[in-house]
Amino acid sequence: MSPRRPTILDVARAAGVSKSTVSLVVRGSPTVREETAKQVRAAMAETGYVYNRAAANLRASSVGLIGLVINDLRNPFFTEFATSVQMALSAQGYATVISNSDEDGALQAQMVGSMIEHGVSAFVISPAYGQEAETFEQIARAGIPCLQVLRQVDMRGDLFPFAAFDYARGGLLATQHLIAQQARNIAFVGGLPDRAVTTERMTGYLEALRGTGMAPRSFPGRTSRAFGAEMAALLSRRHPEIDAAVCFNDQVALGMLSGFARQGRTVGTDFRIVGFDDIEDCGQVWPRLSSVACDIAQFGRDTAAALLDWVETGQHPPPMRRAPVALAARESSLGFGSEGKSP
Amino acid sequence: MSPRRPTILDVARAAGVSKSTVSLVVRGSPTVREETAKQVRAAMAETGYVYNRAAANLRASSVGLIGLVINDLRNPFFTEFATSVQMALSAQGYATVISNSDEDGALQAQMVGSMIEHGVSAFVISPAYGQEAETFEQIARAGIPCLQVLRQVDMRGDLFPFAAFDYARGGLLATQHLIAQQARNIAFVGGLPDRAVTTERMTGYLEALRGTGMAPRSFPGRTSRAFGAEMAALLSRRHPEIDAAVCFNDQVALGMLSGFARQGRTVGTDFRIVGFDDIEDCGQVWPRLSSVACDIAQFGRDTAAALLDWVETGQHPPPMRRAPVALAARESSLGFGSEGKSP
DNA sequence: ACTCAATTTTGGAACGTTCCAGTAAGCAAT
DNA sequence: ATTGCTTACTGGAACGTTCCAAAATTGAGT
Repeated sequence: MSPRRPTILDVARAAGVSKSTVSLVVRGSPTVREETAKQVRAAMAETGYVYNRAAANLRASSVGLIGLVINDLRNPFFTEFATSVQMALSAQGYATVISNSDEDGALQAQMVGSMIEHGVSAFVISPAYGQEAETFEQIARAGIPCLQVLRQVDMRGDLFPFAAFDYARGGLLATQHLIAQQARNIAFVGGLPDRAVTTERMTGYLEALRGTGMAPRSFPGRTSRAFGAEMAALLSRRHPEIDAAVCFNDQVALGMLSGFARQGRTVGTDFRIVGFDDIEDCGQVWPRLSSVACDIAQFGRDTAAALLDWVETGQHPPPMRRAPVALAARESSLGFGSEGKSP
Repeated sequence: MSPRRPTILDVARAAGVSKSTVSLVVRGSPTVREETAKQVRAAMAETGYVYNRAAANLRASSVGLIGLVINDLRNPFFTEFATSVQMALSAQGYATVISNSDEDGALQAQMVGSMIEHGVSAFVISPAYGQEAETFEQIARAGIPCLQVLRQVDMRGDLFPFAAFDYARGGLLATQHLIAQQARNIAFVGGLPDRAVTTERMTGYLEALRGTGMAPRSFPGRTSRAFGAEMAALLSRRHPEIDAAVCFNDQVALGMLSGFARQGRTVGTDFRIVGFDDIEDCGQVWPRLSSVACDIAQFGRDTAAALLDWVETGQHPPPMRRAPVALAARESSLGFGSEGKSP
């Protein structure tokens, strides 16, 4: 099938120039005369040349490959993020190796190892819990730039910059909104206990409650739809006085929504719910789900830009500002009279 | 930061053997004596050696990198597939470069080009429509194995093997089930018109209808939730006689579900719906959505296995059998009296 | 001790680029 | 004509592996 792929040398011969010139043309150097470049490009087309990055890397040691490790790629929030990062990197000529660690720390460490071998120039990691030490040590040892996003794991010295949304403010906005909607007894539902992501969101929730005379009611646990559905059943049965919930994320909130639907309770009037992340589904279900909007696509683009800056300049980036969040209020908290978005 | 990464040569020196021996150890060759291997491994640990795949590739020309190009990575069905393939490949020591073409043929061609440069050993593509010619020609020209999955684009000679589920049978099962549930007027809703994926599903629908005296009613269009919601409104308003729908996919079906919920109509009694793909959400909404179950995780693993077989043996694989589908009947078609799965 | 085969190890030549220190060509000012 | 300066091109040496043919070692059978 293959009579040997043509190399830069074959192209050079066909174009009547040296291999170095071809190399310059390939990389779009401005120092080569346009006329020459044109000939070279013609020769490339004629010979059916394809650039061999492996060889280029070997010499130049920079692969144009970025590693993206995500703890749960099935969650639409992370999918959206991964997609956005991948597309932004792709636009800059970088390819993205994506891995789903599936919340398995050991798997994560293994994948990171494999990516290092492949010579990725940088990492973006939304880490799984467990095995953090090994994972991050490998990266640090190899001296590869790495951005930790969305989730932070406990580390003795924060080796790597961390970027995320302003989770505390999100919790605050959601809770204040429910208070404004006359909710008298607001629970916080879902999220893995004792994780920074959970406690931050809860901090905002507690802050909003302070001084209102309402007692906080936290029900941490998991982060899935199934958990949300279970909690809807549990709250109805055991805590009928609770009339609103700030959920850890949209998965939990959507789960609660269908849990209540199953019981015949109407969310938006009987019970008010606000989710977190504002994934696309929020606007597609009925009642539509209010949520703390995180512009994850923009966040992905920013992440990609910051990372490439680091890779290309070699400058460790400044600590990043928490990305802003906003409340998207919909029927699940407003009821069915009015519509719209509050600040 | 980097006082030069240690190479195979440094390891060889530290272990007191030749570089060739180290190379053999790295690749786990059985021809090297265990005692020697042990020394070499110790030396590797001591020097902090990391394998440089770029160099290995250059010489051996095989990168251990598989390209996965998906038309819509935000759709959970495809996410699940991508995840499954990636994890299966990862278990075999291959890394996966994932790209989302976002239904953009030009983007797809560009991404495929970039992956070829990166030296991927094979492709798995669920193609976007448009630019097929360029995309597949590039791959054919480079002589890279490629599996086309889930969707097929029109090609003069089917250059690449195609694997998918038995869509026609899925359409048949769904429609027969609705007939058994006493539906009298069944529509087929969603799917891009004139695409093989759509027409196959519709073929099964038409076949089930044949001889029942029911007239087929097709409403192709798009594949999104938003489209499903629109259609729920449209059907209620303009075609009140229709009392059931086979949907192109679960996205459309879930959209219809919330569209009807918004109108206050009860799906499962007033109107019966069956989706297609059986994504996780089907069991998480209320009423739970009946769907044609495609074991996408298994399909992903099979795809990975077939592809690796092709890559490693060099044997063009036999044409693949359509993967089986089954009906998962839930409240959206059964109503609320009974529960369970029919064959 | 000696032969022969099997096992284990080895040094040098690739692989296809980029980098670097040039050479050659062109042109303006002396 | 010579000099200097810029612009356009070039040939050889790297990069870190794997491949290969051959060398060294081992060990069993005489």
